[in-house]
Amino acid sequence: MEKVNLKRLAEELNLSTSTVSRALQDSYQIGDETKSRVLQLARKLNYVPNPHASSLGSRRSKMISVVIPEVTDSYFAQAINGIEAVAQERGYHVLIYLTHERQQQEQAILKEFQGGRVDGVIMSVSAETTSATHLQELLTQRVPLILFDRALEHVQTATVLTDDFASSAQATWHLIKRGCSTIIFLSYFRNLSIGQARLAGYRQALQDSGLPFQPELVVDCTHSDEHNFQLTLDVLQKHAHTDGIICTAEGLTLSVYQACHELRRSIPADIKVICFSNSRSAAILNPPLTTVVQPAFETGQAAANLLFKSLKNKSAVSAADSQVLPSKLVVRQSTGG
Amino acid sequence: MEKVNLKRLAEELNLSTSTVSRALQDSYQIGDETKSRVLQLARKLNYVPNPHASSLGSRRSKMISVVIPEVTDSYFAQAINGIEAVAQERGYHVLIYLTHERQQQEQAILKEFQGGRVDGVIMSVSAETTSATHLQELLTQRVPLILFDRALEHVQTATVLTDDFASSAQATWHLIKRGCSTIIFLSYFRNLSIGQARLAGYRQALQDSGLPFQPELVVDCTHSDEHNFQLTLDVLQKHAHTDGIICTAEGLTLSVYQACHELRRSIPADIKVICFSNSRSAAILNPPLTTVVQPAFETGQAAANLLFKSLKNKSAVSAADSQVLPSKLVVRQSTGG
DNA sequence: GTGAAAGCGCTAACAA
DNA sequence: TTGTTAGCGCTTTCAC
Repeated sequence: MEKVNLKRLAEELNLSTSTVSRALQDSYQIGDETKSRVLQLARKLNYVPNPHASSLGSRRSKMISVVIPEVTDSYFAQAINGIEAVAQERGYHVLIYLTHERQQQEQAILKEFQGGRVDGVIMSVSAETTSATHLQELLTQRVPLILFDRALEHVQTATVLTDDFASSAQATWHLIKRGCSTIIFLSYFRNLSIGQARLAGYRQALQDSGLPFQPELVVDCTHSDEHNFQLTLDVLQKHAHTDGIICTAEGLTLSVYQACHELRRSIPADIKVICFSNSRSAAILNPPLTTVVQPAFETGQAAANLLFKSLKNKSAVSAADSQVLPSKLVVRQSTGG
Repeated sequence: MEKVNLKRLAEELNLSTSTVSRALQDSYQIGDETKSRVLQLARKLNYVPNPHASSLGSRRSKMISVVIPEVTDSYFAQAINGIEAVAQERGYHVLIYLTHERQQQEQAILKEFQGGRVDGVIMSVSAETTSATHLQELLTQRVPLILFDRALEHVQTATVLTDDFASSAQATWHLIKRGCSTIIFLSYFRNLSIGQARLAGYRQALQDSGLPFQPELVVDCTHSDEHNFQLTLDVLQKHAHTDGIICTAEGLTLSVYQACHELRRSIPADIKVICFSNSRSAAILNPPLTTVVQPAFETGQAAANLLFKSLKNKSAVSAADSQVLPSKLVVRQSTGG
């Protein structure tokens, strides 16, 4: 069984390869009859085009990449779904890269994209990332880049974020209204603007309600569960009056619940807890967890749409196209119901 | 700034493109001095190879694909981590495709791989899949394929599974020993061997313990939460004596907990619940959930290793290389602690 | 140890 | 509407 490629199709049909190529792309230049002859034979011979040749020839890979810190996180998994839905519709393929929250990985990954591997990149920056030069370089090479959820300042491109400041303030207010006055803030990525925005929202709410801001209550967590658990234990022990916790990353939930449990601090009687989390199981935790739910799927969709818009127009993505989608607070018993 | 490619490097170094190409591949044929000159210039000019040209020329894409039903599931997310870890190490790139449990999608996706897009495929079959012809076709085209977790019978390739029969039997026994005698079995993919194995394990345990097998207690769930919730409610209401539930998919946990809650059936006092789940939050559910935890990361690793072994040897993957990794039962309070 | 040259399979001007 | 003809950038046999 000889391999079937464009040439083979062209020969069997007594057409040129370019005609066949165009017919398969449904080009307006080709007559209907020819098109259907081509399509028919292609189907009959089970022709599948070689994407590498196509990418090389056209300088468009029909692939986009998604660069994220991790995939075992409801938010990112849901965002992938949103991106994939759009990509699928447009006939694009999705390469996924995990940085595991490491800047170095991120740099290495982006570097590769300079070779034309993908037509565009959708990315959420690692918690560790401080420099933006690898992003800048990509943009210099005219590779469209959309940032979502975790952006980096001073990068001239579009972002799709959620209203971090407002939702963090809202979360804080929620605790305050429930009677909390000593609120621990578990921070996850303080170097990123998202981390700063959430912290700022927290501070603003404290200030607006006349509560003091106590820096010792802000804890920088890491990517290690073990470590975060310990950190949480420590801060809870040091501040016996703690009556509220805001946890800015889904992955910290387990540590927080376990730390409270270990210290026999009852949620919500002793301590009220609220987490930024997209996990569906929040509703059945013990106690059910009050969450700030981010629009993950929609953010993925929006990011992908922005990217495809740029690909279509062959124009650089503009920071002016950036979007902010609202998160929502879902109140459950961990804050008193 | 002119674009930098092999030719450009070759010109600047007064070498042929083939020499440069080999030098960059660290070929043994090239002298050390030449190599270092090439590498140095490549670095200086920030050379990034074009992967499409490379794939086309070498007929190896250095990409593998992972085809899974969904990504918002701890098991699959963790499996991706395992695969990615191995791929990364070997310098391979990972394309992710989601079937959303639809056979038709799965077929369309696999079809594309016949064009040489990827060097190999790692896949977990959709719940809906009944036919294996799309897999067979891929194998016919000599594209290595490894199946994990959810395999299809009669496909001549390697699989990496867990001991579904045994772990399901163990789970059932666990409930029986805790005093359950009317145990609902929430099935998720009865057409797949994994579903059959789990069901068989359940039946075996019932039989060994002298309990009757009641077909009405086996419920075929779907991919709709709403629907599954309703199904669970229904079966619980119809069988008021129910005192145990085995839930064979992580995604069903929420429905089960909510259904029990809605019907005021206390877990574990009235009903004991056990789920196949890799979710980390099992430990902090209300009540903490007894789980059958599958070796997700390890399965991903093993599948990837098998694939790379086959790629290295340019040999077809043999069903004889299949592996079975053990799951483990983690007992928590949902079954009485 | 290095080079010449022929592809890989498809796309896209430019012609006709 | 269709064909001709150059590539796209890299790999790889075969020669030297």
